[in-house]
Amino acid sequence: MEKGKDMLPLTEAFYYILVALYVEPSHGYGIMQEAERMSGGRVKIGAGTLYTALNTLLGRGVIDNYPVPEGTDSRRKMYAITDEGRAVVRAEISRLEELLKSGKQALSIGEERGT
Amino acid sequence: MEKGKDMLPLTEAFYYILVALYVEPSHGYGIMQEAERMSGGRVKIGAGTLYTALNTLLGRGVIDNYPVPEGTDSRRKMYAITDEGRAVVRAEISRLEELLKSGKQALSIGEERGT
DNA sequence: TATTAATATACAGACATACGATATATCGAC
DNA sequence: GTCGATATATCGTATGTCTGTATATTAATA
Repeated sequence: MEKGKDMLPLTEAFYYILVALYVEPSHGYGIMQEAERMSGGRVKIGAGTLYTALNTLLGRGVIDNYPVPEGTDSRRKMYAITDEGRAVVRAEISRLEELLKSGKQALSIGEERGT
Repeated sequence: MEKGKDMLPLTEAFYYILVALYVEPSHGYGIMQEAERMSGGRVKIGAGTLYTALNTLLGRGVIDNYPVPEGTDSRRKMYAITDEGRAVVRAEISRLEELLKSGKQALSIGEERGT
């Protein structure tokens, strides 16, 4: 129980990588682009960050290598999220919701008093 | 414009400190307790983390020293959030909402396909 | 008054991530 | 057959936060 909670909070890079893979297995370059797309262009994961992060995530067992479909660009290496990885994403989403709840409440109280 | 965006994302400690001060000025120990309360006991900001963070935040101009009300425990030093700090909190909340949006969408798509 | 709890602060080391640079290599298009 | 985009990888460095530890002071209370 409570597995993987020890890697929270996730950095933005880790988060978007896992979220991208939650949808479907993909390869490094595709993850990069997907992260940028999902964030509306705000988050650009550079090559150095990405491949280092992928190795870290592999080592922690939250992602796995995934067989490359036949006829695919031979350079590609594909990755898939594991069950543990899915649990980490869900836990992180819970955490984000908690942060947001506190933050929004503070906003509304704070606005009442000062400006 | 776009002020303070360069300190995003905020760490949990920074976030809760700023959120606590968004509600009202407070002192170090009070912030500690408020963060723990807001997070339902999950986030405990240690002394080392707290005072280091307060200094960092002071240096960045997102919080300020605040006059201690008369008759208050003389040890206390109080802190208040600045306008810039408020802007940072709002920007961070927007960022969190964006993350959450991507994450939740991925969850629903991801569940449709695999388990 | 002795003791404990509350409060405040500083510092050093551990640790991790981000980033830029660099190096290869393959693919597709022209 | 050259060129630009795609694709993977590593290395070193910069940066920053967390944690633990140590130290003090004040307030409360026994």
